[in-house]
Amino acid sequence: MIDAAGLRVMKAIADEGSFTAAATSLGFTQPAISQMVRRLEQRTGTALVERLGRNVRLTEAGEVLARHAVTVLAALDAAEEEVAAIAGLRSGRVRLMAFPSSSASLVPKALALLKRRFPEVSVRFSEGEPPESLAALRAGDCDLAVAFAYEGTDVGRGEDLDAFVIRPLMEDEVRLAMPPDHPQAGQSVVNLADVSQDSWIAGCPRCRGHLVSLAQGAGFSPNVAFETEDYVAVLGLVRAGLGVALVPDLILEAAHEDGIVARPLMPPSRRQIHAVTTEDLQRVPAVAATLEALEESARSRTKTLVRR
Amino acid sequence: MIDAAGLRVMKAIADEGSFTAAATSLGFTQPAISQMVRRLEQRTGTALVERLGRNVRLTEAGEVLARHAVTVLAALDAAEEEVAAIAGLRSGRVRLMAFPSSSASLVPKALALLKRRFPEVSVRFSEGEPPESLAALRAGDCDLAVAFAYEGTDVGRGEDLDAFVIRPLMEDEVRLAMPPDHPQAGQSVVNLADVSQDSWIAGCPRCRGHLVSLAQGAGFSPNVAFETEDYVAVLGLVRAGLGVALVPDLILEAAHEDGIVARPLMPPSRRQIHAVTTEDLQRVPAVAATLEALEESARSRTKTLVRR
DNA sequence: GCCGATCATAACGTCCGGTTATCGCACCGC
DNA sequence: GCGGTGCGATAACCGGACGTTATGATCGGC
Repeated sequence: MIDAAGLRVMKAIADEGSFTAAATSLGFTQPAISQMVRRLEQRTGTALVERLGRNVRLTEAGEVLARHAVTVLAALDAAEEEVAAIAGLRSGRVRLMAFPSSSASLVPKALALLKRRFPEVSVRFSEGEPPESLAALRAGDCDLAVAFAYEGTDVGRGEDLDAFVIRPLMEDEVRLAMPPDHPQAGQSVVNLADVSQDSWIAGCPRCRGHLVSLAQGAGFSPNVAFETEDYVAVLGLVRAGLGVALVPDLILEAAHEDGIVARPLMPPSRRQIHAVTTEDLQRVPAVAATLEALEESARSRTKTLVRR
Repeated sequence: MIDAAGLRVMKAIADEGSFTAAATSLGFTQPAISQMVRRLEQRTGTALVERLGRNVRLTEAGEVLARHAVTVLAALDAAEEEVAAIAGLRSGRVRLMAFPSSSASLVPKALALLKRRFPEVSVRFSEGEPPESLAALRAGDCDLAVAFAYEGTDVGRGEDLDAFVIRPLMEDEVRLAMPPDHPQAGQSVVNLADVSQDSWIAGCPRCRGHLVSLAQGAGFSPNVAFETEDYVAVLGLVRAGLGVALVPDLILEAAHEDGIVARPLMPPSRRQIHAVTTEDLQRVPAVAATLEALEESARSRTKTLVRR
């Protein structure tokens, strides 16, 4: 029945003292004010202004509206400013979920970039392997996921991925990690068949799956001596000479490489790293900005890789 | 940019959990909500809802709007309720100004009526002779004036009375007041010429003007021995035998009449009592109600008069 | 695998709320 | 007094916001 525009008009009249002045102060023409007041008067059923000669003055009811206008307009402005801050990246929040090995360098670099550009945007970051992160995305508990897929597979297996927006970030080459005294340590590239008899250290379940699948391609079934989700432990075990392992470049870059030799495979194997979100969340500025920061972080890292 | 309707929609979505439910809760159809949200999203420049399968959930910005909606809508409701109370006579104020002799019975009776009907309406009452009350009305310091005019004259002399709304309330007959032992006390009506030699007690300036004018019509110039604004004093002086006076019925009714004889004049003289307000103020419910109460009070008093 | 529920979209109508143009009128200065 | 100036009211008009109905696309459950 009564709306913010009406209140704004009443307040302008109260402040300016005349319809004409109120009109110019609001950027309207005078008849607009005249009509607005008339509408308000017939809606409320009482006179709101008193025409005294050529001036107008508010009646009691008019004063009431003008008084409340301050409250309402302030609240409206506050709301508007708050969403404008979110839209303008002067505020806002993004919930990011990334798989563990990405948190070593890709994600921190991206978050540093984001923080530098938009210091007020707050990030809630948690780790999670692709299945969990996609589930969180679907459940609305997460805005943006960093996930990976080994070449030839999809990010979410079994998930209907067309509900998501998937942006490729970078490729991560998988290498064979071994102790320096390993027979293959001297080669520049390693053929998997040449290490078919070694003991293996396996990483996360999906990584183990990948290892098995690659080995199968090379005609053997790997002898997995140790299994751990923790890649620092994987490297430690390799360093201690307990076996060899397939380790993505991303991990090697972040960890100590002393006592480890890592060589590309022949044929090469890579995993694709993606940022995943939804159509809607992509339109949330903080999410878009984070996505962009991730892409930049990925690009800059690619250069580093090339330099290596 | 952002208005109450938008906030209402966001709040409904937050409360109901779906567009459809929000629509029915607001009495709209579902597409109306869809479009409203879309408009809001493109105005604010950020996603406000997240479509998850068949349900929707608010984004951070959406939550912000829904949260502020409570404040804004409450303030709007409060404003609306407050003017509705004024319009519905559950609140409000009327500033009444009446000439002194009306405050004896006409006005009190009207105010009692008003109070009985609309106990919450507050009345600010002050006394003032017509010139002042009309000036107050014009200055916006008063909403309703009770004024009088002797027959053949206007309420405001020199005032542009078409700026006002003038409603006749009642006629007030002017009588000659004299002590019981006065030679004319035995007559049922008195001819002014018969008291041309008496000493006169005059009331307010306008009343004195009326006396002079009436006497002039009867061919004499009155010998005014005393002059006072206070009609109680006038009657006292008459009672004490210091002269005769022209006294309106309204006064006689309110004062002690002991020791006084009051007789109609021949030809009769009356003053007209009016309620005066402005076009705008007439549309203020409290003013209209007071006006009506005055009219009823006047009507009931006329009956009393007739009975006398 | 179909069905029901939900949101999106298209096409459309209406009315709100602005505009321009003009009038009426109060005040003011000659 | 009498015209000019400024303000509010009114009329006519117009566009867009914001509803509607009808229909399509999808998700999720039985």
